[in-house]
Amino acid sequence: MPELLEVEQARVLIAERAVGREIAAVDAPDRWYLKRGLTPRGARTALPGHSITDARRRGKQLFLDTDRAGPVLGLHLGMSGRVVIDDEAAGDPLLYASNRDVRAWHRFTLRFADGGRLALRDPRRLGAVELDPDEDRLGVDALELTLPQLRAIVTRSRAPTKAVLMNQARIAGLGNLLVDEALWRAGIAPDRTASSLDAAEQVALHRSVRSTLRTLGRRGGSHTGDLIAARVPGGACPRDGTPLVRGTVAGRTSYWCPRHQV
DNA sequence: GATGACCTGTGA
DNA sequence: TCACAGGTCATC
Repeated sequence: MPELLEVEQARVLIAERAVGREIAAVDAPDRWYLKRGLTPRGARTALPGHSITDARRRGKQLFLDTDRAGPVLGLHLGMSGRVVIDDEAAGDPLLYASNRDVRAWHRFTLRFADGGRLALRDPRRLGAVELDPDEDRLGVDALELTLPQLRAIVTRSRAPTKAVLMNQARIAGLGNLLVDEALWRAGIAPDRTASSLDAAEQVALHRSVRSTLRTLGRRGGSHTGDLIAARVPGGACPRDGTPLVRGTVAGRTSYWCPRHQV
């Protein structure tokens, strides 16, 4: 699923509905889903008895703080993950992923002392759960990205601009759809070498990242961009009607306008 | 850095 | 049956 906007929706849901509740038990039926040495037994040992005190996010990574010196619970939604609290999901509908609620897709569940629960539902199992994640492996959150930061990042990379924007160690939170939308808004082709952007293009890109996050956030998610409807083979640029180009950049399917994105 | 691997569901 | 999917990681 989920790029920054959907993860933020999940964070808000957790903040509103799970913070302050005490964890009574943990269901971790999928050992493969637990990362960095975490085991089902380890999760059952570390979490029950603690209450959730805060829900934080950096890029696409969620951090749930717990009280009384409990661990930080790291949740990642992968490609198809959703946070479900008391059977209510955040961030729907999800494109390219099933929105059905199948109990077998609940890869990790916190059962609260009050009888409710928080589950991570993930058909494709590409998400992850870990304890005390390293928060510094991620770069600046895309919502906080300043122009000087963006300038420094693009200047020293000869990778395609799209690859730089998607590199979570540099800028955290942007995924395939948001990046295509931001590049389209900025008039920059995804395969442009990042270091080749001039000062005006750097400004345009910074603005477009901000406007993309703000606008699509208001509309309800990464799938609400102007480019999304045209994101099909044979689609036309919503701005000038030019047939879009479809290609692979930075290993991901990309769409862009060959006329106004240069 | 580009590529393939990871895993599973959906729709043509 | 095949191609494809809003992510990340190891490997060449």
